[in-house]
Amino acid sequence: MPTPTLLSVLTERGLVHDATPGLANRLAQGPITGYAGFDPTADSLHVGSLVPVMALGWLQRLGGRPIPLVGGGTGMVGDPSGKRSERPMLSVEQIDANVAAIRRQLAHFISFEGDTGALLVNNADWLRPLSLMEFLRDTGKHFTVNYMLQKDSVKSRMESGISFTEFSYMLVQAHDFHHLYRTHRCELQIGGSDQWGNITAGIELIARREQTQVHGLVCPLLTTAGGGKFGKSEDGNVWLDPAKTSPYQFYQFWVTVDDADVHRLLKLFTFLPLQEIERVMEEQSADPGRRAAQRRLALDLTARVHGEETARRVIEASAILFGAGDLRTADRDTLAIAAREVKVMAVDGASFEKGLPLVDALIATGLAASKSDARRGIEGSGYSINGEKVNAERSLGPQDLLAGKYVVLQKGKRSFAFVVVE
RNA sequence: GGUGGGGUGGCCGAGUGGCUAAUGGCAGCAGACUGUAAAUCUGCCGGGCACUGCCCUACGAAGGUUCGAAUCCUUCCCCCACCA
Repeated sequence: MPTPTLLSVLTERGLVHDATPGLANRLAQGPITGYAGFDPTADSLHVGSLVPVMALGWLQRLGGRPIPLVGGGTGMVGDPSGKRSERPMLSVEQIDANVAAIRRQLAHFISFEGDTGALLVNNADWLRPLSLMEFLRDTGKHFTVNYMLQKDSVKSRMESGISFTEFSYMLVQAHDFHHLYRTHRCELQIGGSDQWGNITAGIELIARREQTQVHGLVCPLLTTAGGGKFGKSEDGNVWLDPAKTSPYQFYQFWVTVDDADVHRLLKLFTFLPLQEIERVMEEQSADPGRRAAQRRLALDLTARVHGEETARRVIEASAILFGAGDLRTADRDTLAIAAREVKVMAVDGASFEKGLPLVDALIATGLAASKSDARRGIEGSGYSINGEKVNAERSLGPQDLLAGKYVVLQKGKRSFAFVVVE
């Protein structure tokens, strides 16, 4: 049995949507250096951008060198593949700060140490000084417009119109690949399946300029079993940055994934051996209600991104909030643990005595967007106080306190917030 | 450049003078069922408030006609189809 190659591992994991034919042979020769691009317009990765990160992670685990590339240069251009929203132009300082933040997050998935340590590059470093004439001569010359028009990303826009800038995007990306080939002997580009056209353009460029065959691999675009977008929660993207998505919310995102998705997600987003995943799935099908698979997935990712300690904390808080026990009988310490992980509104004892309108508390804790929203929610019996449904508007007072200090507010089944009297 | 068609709420898509904050579907939120699942059924779903009601904003943009306009007129912008 030959050692597993990157391609076979990624295929088993469901991380391969397509790959260039020569890749398998090349991988049989030994480990490879590969890159994948990330958007530096935010100071954090989100779970949607994790797919190529996982692919780079496997590449490194199998002996290769990963190169995460942030698109500080291309970010200003706008890729016509997929969405066509204009990208904001960021300052150099902003991009640098974002790159540093993203690097810290990547470090949880790939190592920056050692012989095959990851190398973080920013294409702004070589794209910004690049002159137009140089670009046209070295890159533009190798492509015919006919070739470019064949690409789906362009073809699909021929009717509705495409700017020259976006039309040129694939050449810029090809230029990146070539640059990384020259400077780091990078022979593989990994991306989302919408990147196929751009990746093959780069392969084409390198073939012409270097007479060398390099390779491409694209991952599937993630959707939920229901066909929805993956990685979005109620409040938008699920970020890795704890300031944007709290570790508790992050954990909850994974623990609530559909049964239909969880097997696929375990393979996609953990480095657990397949054997182990199968074992978890057996447990899951034996008693789906216990959500063993979701818990495993959530634990693995939360611990990886936020650390073991934090993971333990949010699991404990989740157990308190969603456990079988009645919150009303919980002791002060237990409530304090849960209160640390969810949105809290602090009030002083004196003003609480006078009564705190529920509606105001819901707004302050983010459980409602406005008074109207809060009232609509109350009418639809969407809120609970200390686990008991609220049927009409009212004020909170000392009689609502648990352990003399807390009021647990709840929207629906899974959104919690606390009022803490100090 | 010519002719014809079109731009409606997060998306799709009805509506051609008042009963229209605008049918319907999707997405979203909530309720029932359950397992913090799926499916199903039910309610909400432009926004705000002093909420049996009131006030803003809205049908590409700006003006106009009218007691009253998403609906009619004028100009402008954008898209699509066919022709050149």
